[in-house]
Amino acid sequence: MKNQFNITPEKLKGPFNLHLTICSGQTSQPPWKEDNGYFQELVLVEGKPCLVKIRQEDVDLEGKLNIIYESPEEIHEKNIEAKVQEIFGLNDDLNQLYNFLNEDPNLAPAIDFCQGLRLFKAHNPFECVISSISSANCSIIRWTRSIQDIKLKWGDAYKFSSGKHYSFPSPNVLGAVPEHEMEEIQRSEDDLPENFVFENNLQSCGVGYRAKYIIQAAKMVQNEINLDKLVKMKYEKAFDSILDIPGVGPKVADCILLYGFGKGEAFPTDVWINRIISHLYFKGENKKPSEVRAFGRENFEVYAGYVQLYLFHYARNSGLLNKLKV
DNA sequence: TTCCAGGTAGTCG
DNA sequence: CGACTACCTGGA
Repeated sequence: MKNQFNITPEKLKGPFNLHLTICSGQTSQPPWKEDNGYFQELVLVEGKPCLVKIRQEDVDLEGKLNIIYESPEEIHEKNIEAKVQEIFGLNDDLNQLYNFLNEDPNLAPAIDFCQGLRLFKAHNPFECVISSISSANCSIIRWTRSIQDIKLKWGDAYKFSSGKHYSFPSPNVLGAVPEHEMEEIQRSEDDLPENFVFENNLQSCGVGYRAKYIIQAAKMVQNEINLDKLVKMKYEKAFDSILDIPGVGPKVADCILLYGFGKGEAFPTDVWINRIISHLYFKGENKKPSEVRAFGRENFEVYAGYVQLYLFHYARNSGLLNKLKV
């Protein structure tokens, strides 16, 4: 089946900038691939593979969204629309957010730099767990490449009119993958050609020492951690339980809760947010990440996730970030 | 070529 | 608990 629908701007509360939302480097998933004016990604809807292509007519935020979808199976269009709304934060009330930001002189300047920027939620919570672990102590460009690589090597391939697309592997598949080249060689048959290249192992995806965390995390999600239950848990309880996953500390946990489970009160505190908050609210006095996280949660409450997103984007584009480099 | 960024885990007091 | 360091890789 292949069809399309539109979402008009009147349906949204406040502005929306599709390009900005996808390309602002948020830590939930790699940006969707751009092709022919559309951003596209293979997404599961009703548990069925669905290629979703989305485009915003006119970049001035007034244009409607056009969504084309394609699937080998029958899917209710309503569910595809709901998925798109969820992924791009289209149900978030940005007018309300801007009212909140305007009350704080430190936050108000961010609005102009971030018009229409929304939280880019993960379409696959397990992928979000793994990409958040991969992102720790790592550049955006590197973990993004790693996630693409993992999909290519172990995801399921689906053919569409525009070509092949790969899903993110399930926890049981990823949990059974060789950690590094050594393990792959040990597991392989011994009648391989002399020059055989061993690259079906996690470390060959550029994840470095995080490979063992990723495999253990996959096994935990398969056996003892129920992601569906996490969504329904209160923020604090969910935070504590995912800290048990190897490779997940406070920052990664907050990324998972914010982007993977829609907990808007999470305040992921990386070095940049730490510096920005220290600069804006503590006269540059170097605060500890745990203090900054607590400060963000107390002061920004349900908007904490958005404040983090807006502050980082604002700092990067206003030149503040460069000033804060040591 | 070496140096460095970037969160977490592990160790030591 | 706090302070400190090793970890892997790619880019400067």
